[in-house]
Amino acid sequence: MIKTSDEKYLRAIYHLSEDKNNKVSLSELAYYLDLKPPTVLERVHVLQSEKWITYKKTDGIHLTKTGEKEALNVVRKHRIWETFLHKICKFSWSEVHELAEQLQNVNSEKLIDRIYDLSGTPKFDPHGDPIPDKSGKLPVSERRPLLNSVDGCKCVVLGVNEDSNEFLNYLTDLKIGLNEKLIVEKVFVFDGSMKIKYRNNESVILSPKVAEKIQVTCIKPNCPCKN
Amino acid sequence: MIKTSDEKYLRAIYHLSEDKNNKVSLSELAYYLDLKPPTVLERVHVLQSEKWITYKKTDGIHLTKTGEKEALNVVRKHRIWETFLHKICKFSWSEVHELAEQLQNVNSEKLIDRIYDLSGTPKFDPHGDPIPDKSGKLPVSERRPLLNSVDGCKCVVLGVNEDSNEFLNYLTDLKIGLNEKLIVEKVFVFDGSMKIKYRNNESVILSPKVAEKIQVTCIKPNCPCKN
DNA sequence: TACTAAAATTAGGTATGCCTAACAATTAAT
DNA sequence: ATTAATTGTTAGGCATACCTAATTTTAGTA
Repeated sequence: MIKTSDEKYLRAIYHLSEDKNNKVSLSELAYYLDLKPPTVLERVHVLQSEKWITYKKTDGIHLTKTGEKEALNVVRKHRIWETFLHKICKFSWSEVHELAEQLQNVNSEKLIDRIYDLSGTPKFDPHGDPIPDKSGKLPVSERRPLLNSVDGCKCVVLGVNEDSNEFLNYLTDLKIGLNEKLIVEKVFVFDGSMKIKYRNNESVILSPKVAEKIQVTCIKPNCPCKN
Repeated sequence: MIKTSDEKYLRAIYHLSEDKNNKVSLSELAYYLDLKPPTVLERVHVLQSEKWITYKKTDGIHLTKTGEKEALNVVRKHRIWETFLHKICKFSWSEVHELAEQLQNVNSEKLIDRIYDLSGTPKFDPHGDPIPDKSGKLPVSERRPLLNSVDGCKCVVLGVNEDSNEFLNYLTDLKIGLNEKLIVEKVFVFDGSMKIKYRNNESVILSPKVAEKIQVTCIKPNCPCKN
């Protein structure tokens, strides 16, 4: 059985190796976890001795098969809590993450199952990220960055690529949330910023930096947007 | 602000001083928390220095005003989680306690509020114990031990006086649960045991020891049962 | 290649939360 | 009132999860 205190390590390693396919360094991990390298090194040795990860200075940190499965299970718990908090408890998008962090430590598969059912057995969490099933399989979606839209595209927000409070609060202010329908009125070619229409004909101009981080999927079939 | 790790102490002290009105000894507390006296002594010193409790060898442990308020808040959190787990997540009566123990550590008043609303703003938890309001006030109920019933009394189960798994499982086996309606067919005077009719005319004989620990309230007005 | 910057490691330290064993004080029982 | 049992206290230790400072290793660059 895995220790609660190991779970955040596995989740962190999972996320880091997802992004930068595979090579996770000690200091990266330390930075991500907001801990100092010696602390992390110590734990990494333990995790290695427990066969959750492999680690060689030159090669970085990798999840083993077992480790990845365990990590996916933690990810599952985390995302189910996030979904529950957002959909059922009506927490805003930006409040959800920190709370889920705490709740994910609660140790009861049965509870997760119930919470999952209560939330309507979703395939994606409120950020639009896929929820692994119990065996660790991830559902696939058609998500792509809003940035890749063409003029006139009608799409729906599936999630975001960044978790910082600054970003999430910005979206909350604009009232761009999960499942929000957006119409791309115009893409300005010179810098890629775009005018978006949404809600009751409100509109806003989003910078390419923002548009890159909003994940959407087209509503109309055969929409010509790039993936 | 109180530390999570202190909360279980305050809740324990609250429960112990509730039962035995007031004098809580070190070893009692240690036993209750399943810790050794030196461990508890250490923490008691800290809690005292933080003004949550007073402690003198001769006088035992007492909650201060602030301590009691904090304890009631922990009790509130705990009972709200228990209610949620039972009513909404369909956990059995006996599973609820341990999980609530873990969940009560999650630090978000807002979450408690939401969970409370989801559970239907109950005044009593699934054991029938009162849920303090935010200011620490306890609702009152007419609960009394089943043992005090007279022949023919029709009553409803509000809760129990004991938390041991043995006891809770026993009740679960009998299918005597919260809100179960019971008819007291006959009280046997020689030892106080009683024949109970419930559900679809099932009946069972309960020992006085058990009947003492089941908390009920009469359904018919002006029922002559003792309180 | 030699040098420097970055990353990893080692050594040693702190706080927390628990423990056992030994001793002291209090309470209860003969 | 003395003894025995219970309760409380002290001292010292262990594991965990962090830290800083100093050193070594690796990797990138002039």
